[in-house]
Amino acid sequence: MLEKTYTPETVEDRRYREWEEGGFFKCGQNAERNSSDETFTIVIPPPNVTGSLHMGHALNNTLQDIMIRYQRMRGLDVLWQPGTDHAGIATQMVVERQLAQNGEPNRRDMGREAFLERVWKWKEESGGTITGQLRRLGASCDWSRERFTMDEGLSRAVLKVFVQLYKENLIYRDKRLVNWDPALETAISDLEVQQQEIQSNLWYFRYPVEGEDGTYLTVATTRPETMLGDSGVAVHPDDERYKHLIGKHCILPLVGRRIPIVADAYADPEQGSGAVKMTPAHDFNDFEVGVRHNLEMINIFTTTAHINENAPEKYRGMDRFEARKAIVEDIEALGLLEKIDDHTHMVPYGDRGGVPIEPYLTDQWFADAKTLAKPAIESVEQGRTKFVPENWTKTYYEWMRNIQPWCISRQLWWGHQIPAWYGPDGEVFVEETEELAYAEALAHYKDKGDVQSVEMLEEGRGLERDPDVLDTWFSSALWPFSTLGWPDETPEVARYYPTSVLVTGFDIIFFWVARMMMMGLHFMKEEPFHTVYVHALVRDEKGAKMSKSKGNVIDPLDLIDQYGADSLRFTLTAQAAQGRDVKLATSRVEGYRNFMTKLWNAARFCEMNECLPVDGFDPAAVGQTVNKWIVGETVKAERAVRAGIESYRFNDAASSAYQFVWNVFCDWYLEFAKPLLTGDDAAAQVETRATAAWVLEQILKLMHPMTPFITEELYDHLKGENRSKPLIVSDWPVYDDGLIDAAADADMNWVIKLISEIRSARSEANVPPAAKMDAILVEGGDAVLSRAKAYMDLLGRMARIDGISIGEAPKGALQVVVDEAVVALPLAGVIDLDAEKARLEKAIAKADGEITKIDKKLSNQGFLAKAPDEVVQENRDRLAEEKAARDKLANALERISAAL
RNA sequence: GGGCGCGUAGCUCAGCGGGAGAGCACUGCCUUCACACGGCAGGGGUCACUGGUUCAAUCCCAGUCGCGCCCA
Repeated sequence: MLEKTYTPETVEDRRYREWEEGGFFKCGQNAERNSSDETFTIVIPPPNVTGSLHMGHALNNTLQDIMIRYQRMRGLDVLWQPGTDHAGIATQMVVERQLAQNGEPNRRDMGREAFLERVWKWKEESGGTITGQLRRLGASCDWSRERFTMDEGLSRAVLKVFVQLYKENLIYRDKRLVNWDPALETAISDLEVQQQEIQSNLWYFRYPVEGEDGTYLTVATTRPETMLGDSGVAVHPDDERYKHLIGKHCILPLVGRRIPIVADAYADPEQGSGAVKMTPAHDFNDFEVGVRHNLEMINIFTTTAHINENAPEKYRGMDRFEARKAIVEDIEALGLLEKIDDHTHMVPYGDRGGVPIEPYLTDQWFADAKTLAKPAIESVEQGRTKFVPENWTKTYYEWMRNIQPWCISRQLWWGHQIPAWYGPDGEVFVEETEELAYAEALAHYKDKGDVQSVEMLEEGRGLERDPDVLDTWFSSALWPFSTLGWPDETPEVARYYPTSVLVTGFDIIFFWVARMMMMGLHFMKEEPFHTVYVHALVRDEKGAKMSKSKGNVIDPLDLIDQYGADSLRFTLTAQAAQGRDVKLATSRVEGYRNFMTKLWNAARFCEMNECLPVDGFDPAAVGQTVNKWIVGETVKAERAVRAGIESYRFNDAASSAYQFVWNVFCDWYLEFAKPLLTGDDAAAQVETRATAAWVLEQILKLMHPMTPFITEELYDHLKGENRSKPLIVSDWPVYDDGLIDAAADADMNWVIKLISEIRSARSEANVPPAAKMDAILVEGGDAVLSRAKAYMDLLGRMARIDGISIGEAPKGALQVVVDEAVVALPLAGVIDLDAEKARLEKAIAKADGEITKIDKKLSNQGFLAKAPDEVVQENRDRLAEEKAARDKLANALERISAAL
């Protein structure tokens, strides 16, 4: 016997273990059921190995799991490929912090090799907590295939890709400005840079013009310290104020350098003074101007953003903010500070290091993203990969068409070390192994006749590997095929690539989608996925982004503890409407927890009434109208849920299931079934038990992808001893359209309407709920009478009437109108006549309103001429109905008034 | 500045050319033999505003106002 409420904590771990240990998550296990040899594959967007489950993951993985479970039940060979990425910066930071806390030697003191050992140790002990958390969510990933971007196989894929792209000239080394994080001392991606609005100042400095005593050019800057690296001043070519100075020079104060005044449209006459100091080595825009005008690139910072030896001695060693202060003071002392304005502007911050990033001129490795992006753009243009919702294609195009060279090197230790070796003269050799690089180098220097280098190499010296590692996203870009075993020609690559759909939040379209598209197309010659489903962000209930600093983070694991994984999953699913963010309120989760309890109790009711599945039960063969009706409703519900899942309208799937379970099955069918289940008609009882069990079983199937735990638990109870296989691998139902019986529908809808009307009238007229009476059919005649008599059990139980016969409405009776029928309930003395009169008047007013509206429509010639026939007919029918109802209500009102 | 999106019941949101919906909250009644995490009934909306297209607009188009987010 089921308990009164569902307790997720006693079910979830146990069920999950059964699934996983039973091998039901494994790809290929479904193959014998699968006649069409169709596969369905999703690669998980690999979470960060240092990460833990947040709401975004919960939504993302719930939706993936719904598709995976649905397709698995449909009998497809399903692969949900899980794993994590090595998160270069984040992981290195975690371990460094740990070392500091333990008072152990820092990274540099312990050396690269020892440090990497520590990182691996950390990974084995504490990495990947998120995979355990995904299990708690119910994610049915094939854990036997779990991968990590630093795995041997995936690392091999990285090496191969790097070397091949290098040899195809799609990877190259270059000295360019990159986003430099001075806290972490590494280049970072422009996607890892967050712009923050900062209230600061605009400083106006006067730069003396060479050879013209007393003439100054005023420049405005937000970063005074960079003036130490100035190598020019730009003015707009059409700016009348400065035209005469173009071609002349300024003498850079404090430094004494002679710097040219150049004309460039980049200088905006409206901004600041209209003249802009140029620091090409420390600003992206200045860099461009510098290239155009051949300005010197003077790097004034160390890797930690302290002033270096390229600046006057006084400032060397100062940190950038100290230097700013000193320079402003010194400029002022020279009388060259014109003014300081308040100024709010955007300052780039590194999202990991948390300090402002520096545009910094260094040697880095770059991928030719522009070339790689071309086919990736075409794939979407030509519809081979499509975005859902479709409008994300715009974002994708926007970014891909303006893509910049991708800086792929990082000055870190944790990651895939770049397979490039430098010879004694700095010549670079890129190969998958040191041996190959060595051979290549030897051949090169022999060929060149460089005896000294050949000698060094032969002694095992002179070849040094590039110390840098690759951007984590370089390896994640290969994820859809590297996880399947590529570069080996594995059966998995052949079978599961390309994957079916990628599920992701829009915030990582650039990180994920774009890069996987580029790499997938280049190396596999085929898109990595046909569909990209972009879901929303999860926000707090007020719509603010969840963040630790705001303190509005809701931990999905807390919600799972409190309400169960299914409640959380269903909440997220029900709110996953396309194109709108999910605003999560716990009251919502609580509401869906109540829904889980409702389902539980429906099953409990079935259990108590011995509703057990009957082998060979044929839903087409039921005889009772209520059973015919619920079978048809089940078919409709399956259609709605299926359509929702298949069209990525998960909220529709959830609400269809919700409505069917609660508002159809529980509210009506189970109530209708009660007299049959407890009555003396043995045949009807047997049929109803079987039907109820069948419908419940269908419900468990339809809901399983969304709420796997409770459905599996109930399925187990329902099946009892005869259970052959668990719900997770049961067959998704396929129904015959013929199961929808129009006559049964019409009858049951009429019964529902009549019961609702009677209940409503009784309630509004303050009839005591317990009062029962005979009903009198005032209008409607024999046809209605026999229909009502056929369902007397239901009417009796749910509308509380004893019987029905044709007659006159007694004085002061309650009267309800349903279609052609007027039913009177003789309750003189019990009912509140004024309330009843008011009720009828209200109903008449409502009908009048409708009649006026429809009348207006039907008297419009344009409508009659141009609207589709069925719409016109529908309105005519409705008008007739409303008029008939209005007349009946008016009669009823007259009778009540007479009784007053 | 460019792009995307949103303004529908007190709150959170579906619906998106032909009868205004859900959940929560609220009110009244009901401890009825599945469920009070429940049942029954009910109140509550010029679908932001202004124009346009259409026989018909919450829905399509344009503009206005307000609010988000992304990119510069």
